[in-house]
Amino acid sequence: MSTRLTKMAENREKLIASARRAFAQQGYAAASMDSLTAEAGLTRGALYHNFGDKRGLLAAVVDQIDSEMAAYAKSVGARAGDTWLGLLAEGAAYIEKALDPEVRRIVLLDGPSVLGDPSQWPSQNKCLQSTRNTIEQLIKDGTLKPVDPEAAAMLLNGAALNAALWIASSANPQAMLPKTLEAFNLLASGFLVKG
Amino acid sequence: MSTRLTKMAENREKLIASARRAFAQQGYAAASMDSLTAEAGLTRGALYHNFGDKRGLLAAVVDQIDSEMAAYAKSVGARAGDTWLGLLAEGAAYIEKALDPEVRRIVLLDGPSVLGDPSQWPSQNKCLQSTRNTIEQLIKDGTLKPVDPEAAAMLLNGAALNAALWIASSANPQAMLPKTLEAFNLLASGFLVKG
DNA sequence: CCTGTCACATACGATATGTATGCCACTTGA
DNA sequence: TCAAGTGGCATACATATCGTATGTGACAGG
Repeated sequence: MSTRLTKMAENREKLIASARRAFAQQGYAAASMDSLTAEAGLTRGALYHNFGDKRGLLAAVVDQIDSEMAAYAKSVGARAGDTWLGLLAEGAAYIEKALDPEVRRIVLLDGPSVLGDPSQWPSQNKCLQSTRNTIEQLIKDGTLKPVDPEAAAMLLNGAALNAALWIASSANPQAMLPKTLEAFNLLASGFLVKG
Repeated sequence: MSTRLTKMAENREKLIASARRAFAQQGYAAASMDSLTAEAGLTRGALYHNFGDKRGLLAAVVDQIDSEMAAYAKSVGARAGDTWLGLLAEGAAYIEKALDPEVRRIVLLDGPSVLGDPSQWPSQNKCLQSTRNTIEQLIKDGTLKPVDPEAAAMLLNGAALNAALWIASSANPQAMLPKTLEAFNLLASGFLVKG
């Protein structure tokens, strides 16, 4: 086994893990790269060599978190037999996952500011494509009205992520979650052929 | 007339205007306060005296832009005789206004990162309250299903603002706008008692 | 006319990012 | 096995920005 490459991969993982903690707790701007790397037992030299700059590091962290969210949402959606219910379940899963402070801070707040519009990220784009495919299938089924699949997927995803931000900063998140999910399902049902 | 206070107000406006340009063109993080204030014919001394810190300046800028958006949306909504159509028109107005690069960069991207969840901002809160009132009225009318008004208002606003980001970064914004508006209206109609 | 206050300017210190350079371990080829 | 070279990472430096602490000049009030 090539010791060289595996050690590099390990260091990359260490840096990403350390950055994930730091970005979540202090925010992207306030997180110091010296502290980051020191906590990982490395220096900024390793960081710049692996990720180019601070933005690159954030991109790697966002990609990791986003992939985890997408995988979870997909698994939840697949568990619901019905395709339409699966779409709703995916939305609900996204909302619940985004209630994690780490996700909110890194993916929803700092991510767009530093990396630009989320719909252009590779990870989110993958998720949007998946939702889009589901919607296209439901339109062919005759379940949904002939709406633009891309726009519909984007609206659902955007509403879900935004909802998580709102719930988390509300006075009583536990109470708001079910109400919000109900409203979200109602909203999505606007695409249905028959209410 | 008190020359003292009016001059201070003028300087505040000059700084906000200068910051608005700088934040829009370079982003919040990259915008230098020295350049900002120099362009306004002042120094950072004035800035810190008036706004406390860089965040305070951004808050003032965001509040100004947000107020302009809310006023425009409200006027558009009022012009539509029907309350329900007014709600849709307000949403459309928000989407269109958010297509302005200045709004996107400052309010949608940097704002949340620096100031936190938008639904907690005084300006956005005002807008949410307005939408919430409209929705409550429509529920009493029997036009809308008995959904939680706060959650519904938040979902509509979030979807609209997110849609603007998406449209702007799409390959052909002019073509995406009508499709998105159609999908948005369909989505909102999920709250209607009868489709 | 004199004095005090206040809005703003100036000077300073701390800290963070990005780059350029150097070093050492590991890989590679004979 | 050994020697040369590559490259991953550490170190040192230059630059720039924020926030604070202090100074100053003009306007307001008596």
